[in-house]
Amino acid sequence: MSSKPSIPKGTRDFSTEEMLKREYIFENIKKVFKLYGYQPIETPAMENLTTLLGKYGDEGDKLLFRILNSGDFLSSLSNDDMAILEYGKLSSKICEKGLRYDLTVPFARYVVQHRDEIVFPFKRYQIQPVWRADRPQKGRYREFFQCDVDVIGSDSILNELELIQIIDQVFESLKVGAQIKINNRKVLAGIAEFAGVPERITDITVALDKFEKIGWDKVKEELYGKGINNKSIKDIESIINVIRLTDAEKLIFLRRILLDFPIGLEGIKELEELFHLLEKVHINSSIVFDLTLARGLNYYTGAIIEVKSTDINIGSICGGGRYDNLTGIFGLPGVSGVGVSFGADRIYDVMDQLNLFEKSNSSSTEVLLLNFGEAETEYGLKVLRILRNMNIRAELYPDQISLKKQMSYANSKKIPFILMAGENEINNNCIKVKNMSSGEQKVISMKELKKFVENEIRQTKGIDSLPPNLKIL
RNA sequence: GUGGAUGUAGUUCAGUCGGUUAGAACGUCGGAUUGUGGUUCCGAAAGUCGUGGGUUCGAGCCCCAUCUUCCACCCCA
Repeated sequence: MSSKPSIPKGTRDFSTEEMLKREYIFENIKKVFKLYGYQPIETPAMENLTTLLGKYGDEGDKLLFRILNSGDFLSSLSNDDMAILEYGKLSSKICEKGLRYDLTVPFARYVVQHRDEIVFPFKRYQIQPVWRADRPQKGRYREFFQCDVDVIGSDSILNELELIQIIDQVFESLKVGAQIKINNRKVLAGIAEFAGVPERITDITVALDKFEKIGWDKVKEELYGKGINNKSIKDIESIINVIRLTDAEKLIFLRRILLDFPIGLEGIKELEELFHLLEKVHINSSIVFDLTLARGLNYYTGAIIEVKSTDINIGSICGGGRYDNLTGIFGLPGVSGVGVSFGADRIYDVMDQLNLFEKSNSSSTEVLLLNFGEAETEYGLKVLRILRNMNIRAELYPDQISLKKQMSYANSKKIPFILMAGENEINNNCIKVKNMSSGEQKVISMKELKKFVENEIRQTKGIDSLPPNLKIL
């Protein structure tokens, strides 16, 4: 007896219903990306490990899936190498490749590699799976899809504005309530300088990031535990107290506090400009300037953005920021980029829990033609062609079995209409139609079929699904 | 990576103190109805109790290991 087949921890199969819902999400996101002039690219699932290592911090390096070299991966090892018991060192000897951890770093690599073909500013979107060797939890998978949208080769804050508009429009089109949090790494750097410990910015931001969750006292403990002195902690506290103020007041306050710290001031300037621009456009989502927003990825240098669902607590559903020197690591300095990444799997979970999918699963068959046997099939195929030419999703039941079973197939697939063409109908050049939700059925002539489609089937479809270039025979 | 919970028909769950043949609902399949689904009625199939060891006369239940899922850290979409 063989054991049941299974898939690796943290990975999932997607059923047909799930895929329809997932595609709905991807389609909506893509539509918005294109609307703002972004174009798609794809990169390989695996990258050279040298491309990936060191880009996500120590923690990130641990979470990289490494791919064992093909063939006899031990043959190139010396006896000294064999004695290495530290996994990091050994794995770098026997693994040259790894699965990508996100889409931003491969994108930076892509930009550097194809710099001569690219027109800057380069606006690209990319929707592909990424892998992390994390311990799975709810809303946390080892394989999941990111939908990245980035613009590289432009310093303008207009790009930040555009990304926020995109975020807003994506979540509006999906009917997901979203709160957009904004901060700026330069402001955080300014705060670290103000506290007299500029080199501790990472520790400070990581601790501050937990402020909302664990409160100031615990954050203080963590800072203290990291070896940050009391005076610095006091300084940080004096700034963090501004969270009670409005966004505008926060900026005024910080501008005064950070007066002697050029980096911080620059961050304030960028935020002011962004908020000024945001006033000129219409945004549905709530936007907050959140001083405690840090984001772990250490390549961010300017704006940082994170989006949370206002209804379901599942961590961030979208996040990103500006990175000034990501391509520099690959040999192309001085190119700034900014982008965000939508977490399709978490957005799915949110929408699923809120039952936001009902309206969207209209992608399955709309008309089932019942199978009456070989003699009737020829007639049936003609009917199908007419329907499909009218852009109606139609199928013929492939086997000649009892009508009862064919209809219950339609029922379980939620097919709204059934057509029957048996001997009687064929002899009179007509067809019987049945509405599966009302149970109502009638015989119509073939000529009336077109009208039936227009009047009844179309009505059950949303306006959106009407094809732009409807071709009617 | 650290700590904790969980696993019983396809699904959601019962299963007493360790004691004979592990149950229910829903779903699935067949029939009532050979040109009519969704409702109704009748019937059936379905499980190596996650997996592998151990304790015991006897294990779904106790012990160990392992895997899965979930939760809290860490970190993150």
